[in-house]
Amino acid sequence: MITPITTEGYKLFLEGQIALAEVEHNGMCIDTVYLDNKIEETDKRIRELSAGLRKDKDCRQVFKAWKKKYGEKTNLGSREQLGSILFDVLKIEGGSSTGAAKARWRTDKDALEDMDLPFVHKFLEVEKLKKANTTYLKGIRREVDSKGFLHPSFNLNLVATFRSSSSSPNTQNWPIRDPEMAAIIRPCMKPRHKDRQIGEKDLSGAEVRTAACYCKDKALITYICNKNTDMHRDTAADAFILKKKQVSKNIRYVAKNKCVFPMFYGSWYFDCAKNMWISIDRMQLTTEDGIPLKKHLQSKGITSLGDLNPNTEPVPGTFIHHMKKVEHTFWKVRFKQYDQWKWDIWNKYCETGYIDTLTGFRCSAIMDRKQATNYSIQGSAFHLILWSLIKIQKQMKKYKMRTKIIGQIHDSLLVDIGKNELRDFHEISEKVMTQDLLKHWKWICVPIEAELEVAAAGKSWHEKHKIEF
DNA sequence: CAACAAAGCGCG
DNA sequence: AAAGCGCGCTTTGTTG
Repeated sequence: MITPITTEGYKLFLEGQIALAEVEHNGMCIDTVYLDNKIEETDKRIRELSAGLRKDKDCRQVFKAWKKKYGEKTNLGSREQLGSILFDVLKIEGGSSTGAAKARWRTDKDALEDMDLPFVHKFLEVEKLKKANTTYLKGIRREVDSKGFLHPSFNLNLVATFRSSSSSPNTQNWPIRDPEMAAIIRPCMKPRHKDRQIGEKDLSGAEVRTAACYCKDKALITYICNKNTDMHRDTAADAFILKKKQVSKNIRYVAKNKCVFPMFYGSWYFDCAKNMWISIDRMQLTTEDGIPLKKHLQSKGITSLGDLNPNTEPVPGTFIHHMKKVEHTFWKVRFKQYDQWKWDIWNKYCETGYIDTLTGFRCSAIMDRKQATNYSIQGSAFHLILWSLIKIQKQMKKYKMRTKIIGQIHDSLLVDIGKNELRDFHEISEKVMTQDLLKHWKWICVPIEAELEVAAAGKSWHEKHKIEF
């Protein structure tokens, strides 16, 4: 149960609800011709690739085994069947089981993609296209109204942390990380006129900055304020025993996404170590001076990942053992105030049974430790963008602008920018997000920065790129 | 047949 | 002692 406890909280959600209703009403313009063509094209590709699973030379052996076991019931879309074929019939090593009561083999992408079996890679490609086709292309097409517009619901009073969500369709999870997927889906969203532009304005590092406002950790604040510092680079240097200069772009990326953020959200050295170790091979990481990362680690005495049983004590010379020390440095030395804040808020929750947010809400649900330390940060970070949305929308109305806010994605706003209004939108949104926000909420103790991406006039969301003024 | 759980995958 | 937070949507497989 989460509810506003201050006038400010009530007001934010009252006005937010009205502002989002207008966003829904504005709607997103969809290129249905593109969509229909792409659906047909993707249907065809899926048919061809699926046929390949049955007929290609390098797939025959697996398909034969499948047919033998399941006969008429053969379904190449069934992951339960796939798991049984791979790990029961073909006896491939390294399978792991799901945790449910009725356990089966894990067959997610992570468990499959390192396997040296053409069938598996083609299977994953088919599944990816199916996802693109059913959830996105067809799912979006189904919701387009008679005028070619999408009006997703932006739900405010639904999410446990008082974030928003989007449904019918969900427009907050359109593919972007995988370039192939992004190129299939995102071109369908266009501005509503050839002279207008799609834009996306986002708050940089919204959750990390919000976390800093809660815990007031000196090191974290310095990392945010001082452009010469970089916590992902420094953590990468610790984790892989490198000099800062040796941290390459990809090594930093792995430290950020497999170590720093997971640890902030409550992960631990064991899982971080495993995921980082996998990434070294998958991304073929090399140091900035060109040494393969595994080789570098060997020269520092780390020769293997270590025992995969989390209950055994890590052995010196393993990466897991090393990461245990890195985790200790991370929480007890580098971010010790953040760590202390996590314990403080958890203890307070245990005493009182609730968590209050800086934005005026109280959460009195049953939470575990990770939830208690994450909810207020996630919710408040969203409230930064919600407050900005309300203000920007009001100002654009005041100036009788034709730019419309058409969507909202946790820390960003999606806009359909009117002809010759790009600069005005930039100036209004920039002032609201980086100045007015700080005047409204005195607890914001770090600078807030925002970024604008736009596509050229008439071009789709897929064409967006960063723009500076 | 509908309703449900589990697994999986997309995003911040 | 526990072991990454929050969502929505789709399919498969089970249950009654």
